[in-house]
Amino acid sequence: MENSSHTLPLSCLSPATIRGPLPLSSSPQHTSSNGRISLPLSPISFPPSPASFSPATAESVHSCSPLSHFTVSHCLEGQSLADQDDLTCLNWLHQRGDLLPLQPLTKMTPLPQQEPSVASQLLPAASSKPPYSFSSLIFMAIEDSPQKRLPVKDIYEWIVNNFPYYRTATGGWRNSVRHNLSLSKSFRRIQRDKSQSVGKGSLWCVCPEYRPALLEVLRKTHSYHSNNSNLLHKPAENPLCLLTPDHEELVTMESVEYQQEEVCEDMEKDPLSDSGYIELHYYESQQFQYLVLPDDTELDLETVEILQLDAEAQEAAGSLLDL
DNA sequence: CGACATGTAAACAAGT
DNA sequence: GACTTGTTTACATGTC
Repeated sequence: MENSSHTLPLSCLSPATIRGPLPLSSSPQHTSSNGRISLPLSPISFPPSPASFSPATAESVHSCSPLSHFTVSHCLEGQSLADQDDLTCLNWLHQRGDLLPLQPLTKMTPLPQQEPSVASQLLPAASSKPPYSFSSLIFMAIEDSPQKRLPVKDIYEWIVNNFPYYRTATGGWRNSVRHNLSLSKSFRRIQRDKSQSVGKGSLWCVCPEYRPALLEVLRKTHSYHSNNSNLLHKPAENPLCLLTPDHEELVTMESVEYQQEEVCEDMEKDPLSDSGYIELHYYESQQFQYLVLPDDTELDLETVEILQLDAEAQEAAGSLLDL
């Protein structure tokens, strides 16, 4: 088969953008002959499976609210490019699994589909308390909603669905969520549309002016736990780490023969290219995964850093796994 | 050491 | 009346 299944186009919208050199660290970096920049990126955490895709999710991405949104349209074996465009788009929560404590995964490991409840039963490790503050959890929940607003009940539900710890935690955390919503300036209460109102209570949204701060907290938490967690154990030592609460978003990546110029030939076909989206690609070469972005890429710092953190953490995990 | 952020518990009111 | 939602207060803990 062609290697399109390993050339995963990403789309990235970043109204708040930076120009110029990307803040790449010591990771191997390539600049191809066509002027595109590439940085190492492990595919471990994405793309998500079609099952995790919903039109509402795509809508949320295409009607992006301010700040960095990171969307992923993934190529799957046997799918046409047109299919890809209609496939999974996740916003910057692209890697919700990555917002969870990073879990090491063996490269190219097929991941079984399991109901979250089953996964949580199998995963005492995943049931440890998440490192994220309630503000971050609420932020993620709201950001992951199609309308960028949620009732308290749905915030609970999102947290429970994404963080198994809270499935079994006592009810006090709900109080904390409500306490946080009320107390934090980051969140704003919106009256429901009475005509369409189903259920009680208000909707909650993120105040745009506090989004950067919330994102920064999230990034720092993510960074800290990427670098300091005990997650870099071999799977053999910790088989449970093969699954994450969002493991269904993970895909198998087989090794491929890299053909350098093939990776970007479809860039112009990106239907989003005229709407502020930047198409990214990554490819696999030797032991590295490379994210390929156009030379004139406008990419906000948070997104780049998150990508880098993922790459570095997963690279480290991968190197340990190779031992 | 103090300020601040965060987590938790509790009380209470209002709405469903 | 039971439950949920939202607000507020109080206190403990950890970080800067």
